[in-house]
Amino acid sequence: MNNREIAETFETVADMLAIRGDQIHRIIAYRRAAENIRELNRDLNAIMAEGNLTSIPGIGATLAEKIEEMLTNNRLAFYDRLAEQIPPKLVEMLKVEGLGPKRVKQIYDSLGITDLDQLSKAAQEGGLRQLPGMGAKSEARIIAGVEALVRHGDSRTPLGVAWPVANLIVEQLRDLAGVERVDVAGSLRRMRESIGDIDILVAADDAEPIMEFFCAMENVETVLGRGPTKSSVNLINGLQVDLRVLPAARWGTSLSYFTGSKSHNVRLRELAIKQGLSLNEYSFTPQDGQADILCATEEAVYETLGLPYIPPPMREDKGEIEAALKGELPTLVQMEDIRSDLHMHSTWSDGKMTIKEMAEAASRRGLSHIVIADHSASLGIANGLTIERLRDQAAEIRALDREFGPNFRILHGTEMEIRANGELDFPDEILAALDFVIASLHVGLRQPREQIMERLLGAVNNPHVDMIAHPTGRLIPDRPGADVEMEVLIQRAADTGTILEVNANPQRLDLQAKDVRRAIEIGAKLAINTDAHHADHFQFIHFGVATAQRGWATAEDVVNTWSADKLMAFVENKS
DNA sequence: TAGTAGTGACTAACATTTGCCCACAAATG
Repeated sequence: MNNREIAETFETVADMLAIRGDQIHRIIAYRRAAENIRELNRDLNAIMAEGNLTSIPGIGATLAEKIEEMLTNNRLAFYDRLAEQIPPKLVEMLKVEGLGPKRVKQIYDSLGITDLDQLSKAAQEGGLRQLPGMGAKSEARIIAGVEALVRHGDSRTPLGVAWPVANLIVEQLRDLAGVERVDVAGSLRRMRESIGDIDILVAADDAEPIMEFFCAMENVETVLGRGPTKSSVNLINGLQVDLRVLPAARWGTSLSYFTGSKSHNVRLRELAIKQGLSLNEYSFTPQDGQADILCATEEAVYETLGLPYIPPPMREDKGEIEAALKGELPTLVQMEDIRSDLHMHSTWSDGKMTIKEMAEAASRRGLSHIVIADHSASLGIANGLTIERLRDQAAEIRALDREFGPNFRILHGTEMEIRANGELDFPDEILAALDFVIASLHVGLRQPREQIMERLLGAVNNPHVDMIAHPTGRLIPDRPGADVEMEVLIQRAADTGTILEVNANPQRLDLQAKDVRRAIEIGAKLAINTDAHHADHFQFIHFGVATAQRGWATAEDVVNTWSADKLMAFVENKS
């Protein structure tokens, strides 16, 4: 079994334990283990070989033994035993909106129902209302819940899809009378690569008309709930949107609460308790009966806890609280720090605009230099450049560069194919003439790990290759990406001075945040690029910056914050 | 179950809203 399968097994075990009614801490332990394994940059086999499994956070002797069992036997006896009591299919039922572990257990124990089909049928026949606490309305909810699950699945929505939907709603709410502030919260504000639902927070004294408008928006399919401060709806496209309305004087505590993450919130509330305060979305409440402390800003919330402000992309309880307590929070790279885009295409290959049009658009956005990096010959589908066309392109770029003057530089690069057999598309003497050489994988992504790594490391080890673009080649949510041994790639990139890209296209976000963080720890340099095929794509940059921020990147870590001269000096140094 | 303290025992995840049935489960971050 691989890392992903082992994490999934632990996750299922946690769900099964929850249905069985086990102690909450045991369940949490399995969930934590699953999450930490998902975040791992290394293969569990390698860690086991070093005898270091318990060095993974949340893995103690017991779980280490279970991981070892799965790695060697491809199965887990504990899981099999548990499955005799709690059929693993029951876990599917937890995904039905309105069903939790207690109800699932009750339905299984009393009716013997083990899957969604039986559940839906029993609900339709009125067989669930005999259970205590269940009635006709619960049955209807369950029928709708199963239907929604079958129709839309339980998949999360890519950031790039949710972002415009959320902003459209925000714009509409902003125009309503009595609305003082509107903001996106939740995982969307933290800029996770995929989101479960859209959370929107409104500051207003009178919530009622806002709820009224929200639940009646034209793209609302069903209203899941509507109360005085909180409403939830499902949109026609299957996305769930939650709205909370609170007074502006409580904006800081409510935005902090609604932004999360859940585990970050729990940590904040624990810190509050240690200081004799109870923290909720409305205020801090001193336990000794003194007056509530209201926070109009998030800064005030963190200040009350004795912490510096923690930016939303970091709020995942991945060490940011500890760093804040020690005063060691990094200063994250910001949009304003970005001076260049080192990966874009033109009509020379599969881009939709000419080099000049791309350059003009980039210049208008305030960039100081760009790299034109069209595809190379073997990517025929993208009209990749032969050596001859590359030379012709060089002439055009040099002329345009002169035309734009000293304040905006157009550098000549390539996005060179790393072929399936590991060969590079251009020989060294051609690469030597280019300003910036990008190498990337587009074909043979399903090769075994050894082959993928041989190809990637071959490129990294070439002294002319300056950057690896979208290192895994994943596409969210369709394609998982190549089986890259990230630890090895990052280490070699750091050793050779090869830049790793954080591709800002929301379908890619590759490197992903956890790999960004590891790259920074190891000391590899990063570039945030849009991979634009049209000037409209330049706006993707903020997704890339957010991903870098989620990986704790500072301006120092990101070469796009450098001048063209500093960048050129850096790549010339590679050997 | 992990982590810690210390070799067997203890502690550890907060605080709320809503729906639906009549006290609680589920869902939200």
